[in-house]
Amino acid sequence: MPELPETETIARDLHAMVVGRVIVQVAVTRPDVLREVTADRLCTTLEGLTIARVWRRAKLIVLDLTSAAEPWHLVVQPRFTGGLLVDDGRMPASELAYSCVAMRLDDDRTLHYRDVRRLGTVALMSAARFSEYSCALGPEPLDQSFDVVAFSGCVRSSQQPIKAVLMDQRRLAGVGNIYANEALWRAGIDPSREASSLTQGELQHLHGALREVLAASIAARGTSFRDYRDARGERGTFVEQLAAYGRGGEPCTRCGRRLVVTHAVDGRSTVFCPGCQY
DNA sequence: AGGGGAACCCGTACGC
DNA sequence: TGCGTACGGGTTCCCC
Repeated sequence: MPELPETETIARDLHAMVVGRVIVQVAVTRPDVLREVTADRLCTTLEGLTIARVWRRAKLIVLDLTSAAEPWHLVVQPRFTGGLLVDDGRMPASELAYSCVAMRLDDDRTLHYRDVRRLGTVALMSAARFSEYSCALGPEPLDQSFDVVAFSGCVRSSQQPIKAVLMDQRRLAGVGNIYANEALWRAGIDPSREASSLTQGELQHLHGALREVLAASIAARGTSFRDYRDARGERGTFVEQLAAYGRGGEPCTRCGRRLVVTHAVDGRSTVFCPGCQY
């Protein structure tokens, strides 16, 4: 569930909590979440590394890890139920039960990757591998350089529905089902429209709507729909400001028509207003 | 090349 | 009540 705003919230909080700490011991209890590394190699590599920075790229939480030798990136992809939580000794056993990777820090706290359904992943990447991986992802929609020209370049060549294009991580990083639905509602654009059919004016509206909804959600610490919790274990409040997602059957707050839910656009739950999105 | 579909995983909801 | 099953959801990988 965590998309760009939720991942950004986790990364910012976590940075403040653990920057400068050294990983002293690592235990992998659920090795099936690991990618690109074995449990043994993850443990031996991480031990002794300093957490230099925690930040976000797309929907990934990236821990920059440094030592006298080679730098590493621990790349966490929470998917639906994954999250990074810091245990200062008071974490309840019910939470610890879902810990997949536990990293003890030099102040005796433990940084857990916790994941109930374990569709999320934890990968260890060299600087070169991370660069290759990151380069395959599209641009960050909140970057200053991401203007309407850059946005148009990402979407206009595709014959896919505009909603699917917004969610395609190779074209645009960090946008998932919630914010694709919200941005299209705000811009008054039908999610099923072929991307290449959007006019210059529509692209301008959508570019603005997308950036606004992402920024507003970050300000509200993200959307907690079912499972998402931030690094402090708390919910985000942006769900109150959602106009489309999760509101199928309710009247549109702009025109009063009932919002429609369909799976016909991209196989995902799409919510839109037949009265004012076209 | 780009697109479609399966696999990954388990709590929750629902049917019998 | 208890068991079985369908479902969801983003990304990756395989195949066409």
